[in-house]
Amino acid sequence: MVQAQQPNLQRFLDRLTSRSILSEREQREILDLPAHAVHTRANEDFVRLGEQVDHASFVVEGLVGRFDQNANGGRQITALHIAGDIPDLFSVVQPTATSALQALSSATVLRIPHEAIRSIAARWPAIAEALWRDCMVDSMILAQWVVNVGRRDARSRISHLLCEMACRYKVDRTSAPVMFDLPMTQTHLADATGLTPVHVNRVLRALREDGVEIRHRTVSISDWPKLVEIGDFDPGYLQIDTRPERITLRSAT
Amino acid sequence: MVQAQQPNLQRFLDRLTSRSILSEREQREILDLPAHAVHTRANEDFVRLGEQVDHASFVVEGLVGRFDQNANGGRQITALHIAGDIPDLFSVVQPTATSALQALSSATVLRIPHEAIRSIAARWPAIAEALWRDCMVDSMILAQWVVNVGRRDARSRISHLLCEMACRYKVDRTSAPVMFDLPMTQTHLADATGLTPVHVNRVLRALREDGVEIRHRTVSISDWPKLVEIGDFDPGYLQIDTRPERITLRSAT
DNA sequence: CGGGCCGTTGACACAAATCAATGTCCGTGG
DNA sequence: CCACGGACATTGATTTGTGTCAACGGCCCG
Repeated sequence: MVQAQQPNLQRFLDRLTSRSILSEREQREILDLPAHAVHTRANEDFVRLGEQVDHASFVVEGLVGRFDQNANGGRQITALHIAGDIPDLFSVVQPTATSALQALSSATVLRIPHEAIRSIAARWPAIAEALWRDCMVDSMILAQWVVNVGRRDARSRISHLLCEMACRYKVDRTSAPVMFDLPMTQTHLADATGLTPVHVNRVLRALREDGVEIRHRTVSISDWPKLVEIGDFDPGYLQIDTRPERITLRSAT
Repeated sequence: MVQAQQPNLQRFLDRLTSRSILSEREQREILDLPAHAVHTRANEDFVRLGEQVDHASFVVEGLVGRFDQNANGGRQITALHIAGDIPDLFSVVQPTATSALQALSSATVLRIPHEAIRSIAARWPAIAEALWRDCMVDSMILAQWVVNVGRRDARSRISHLLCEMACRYKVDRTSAPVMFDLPMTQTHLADATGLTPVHVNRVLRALREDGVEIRHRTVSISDWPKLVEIGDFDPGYLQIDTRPERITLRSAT
């Protein structure tokens, strides 16, 4: 009966229900959220550092990065968000942006007012729980990035990142070659791994020996287990094959 | 009238109210949480990797680290938690531990059953909000750690860490020298910054020229602004001087 | 007294940064 | 239609920051 005002909110709901259990009624509340789509070009902040934000952004399409800088202007991407992710969901509870958000390729983003999210989160504990949980998964990825940048050499770092993205894109990894689009330049890869673009280039050259090709923003991996090995990759932290959970017992339907 | 069953839960409440606004009634719910204190020795996991946890840990005293590893056994500390922190609050919503928790020095930890936390979080939206917010502050720190490890050299990394800890300990920074206890070995510092213990040692030697001394687990900084400069430190992300917030309008007292 | 843990130091190796130039592709405007 | 500029990729030569290996010293505690 009640339909999504925006066709895309279904994907927002899908994201939440992939890890959390929501009742019909709760699902409808999500689908009824107001939202409006925004297009954003590559390399243009759509959330600026220090800004006070009043809406959360849901990535409908494209790749979004969370950008930080050091004093010398060295850029560091602290998170990548693919279609289906909610890069700044945390802003619902912590509205001052401490990082900028920027699309790496052109992207479409759905803006959902904090007001509306807060309102249903307050009324439906299970929704609050689902949102909180979603934030925590991003946080676990963040922790693994610290490990990646802190304790792996360039080859492993890049491999690890490629593995992570393949998994997050839910690419089929049973048949070779594993292929997927990754709209990142070598400079982006450098910003994400804490390396120099030049060095990324050299590492990618070396990785070709191991059956990893990146051409025209398409990654192709001929030997997945090998890359997993090189990247020291264990997908557990992504919480992808985890059964959805619900903690809030008092479900209201 | 209602008193805390454990004297220490007051500090747990203080932590939450430092960033969130809770009504009297909500505060009482927090103070009434069941909890029991646990002592933990240094270098001994009190939460193990992969473990299914059924309680959250609140640090009453001591320094706790969140430890991760790469395949070669290289250790990386992905978070440090001081007295007043809740290292694995996220486990309420995501109970499988993806990192180990370990005290760096001996520590006292309060264990609070998930059950109890979930129950009040479901009944009091503002409590859920406060818990969620607390998690997000940790997450912002994590993001800055990625920047630290990814885009700063050894000298800056260590300086940045020292600045961060000074702020989190709320050490007085108006008078020189800035001094505080930091129960970390040089190996711990290395694990936190993605460096080698040997190199940490050299950097610390060099930092002495800049008026930074660490002796007997006590840090002494004779020129705070200088260290801030070296460490490229901007405390904004710590959300320390932020006014407490409440989003949930429907306060029930 | 002896054994660990921790800090310290030196010589050397090596991964990655830096500097600089060239190549390729592609869209745009003359 | 071609010339040009810009973004991105590629490569080589060289430097530099950090890791590695190894040894030694201080200190505490059993």
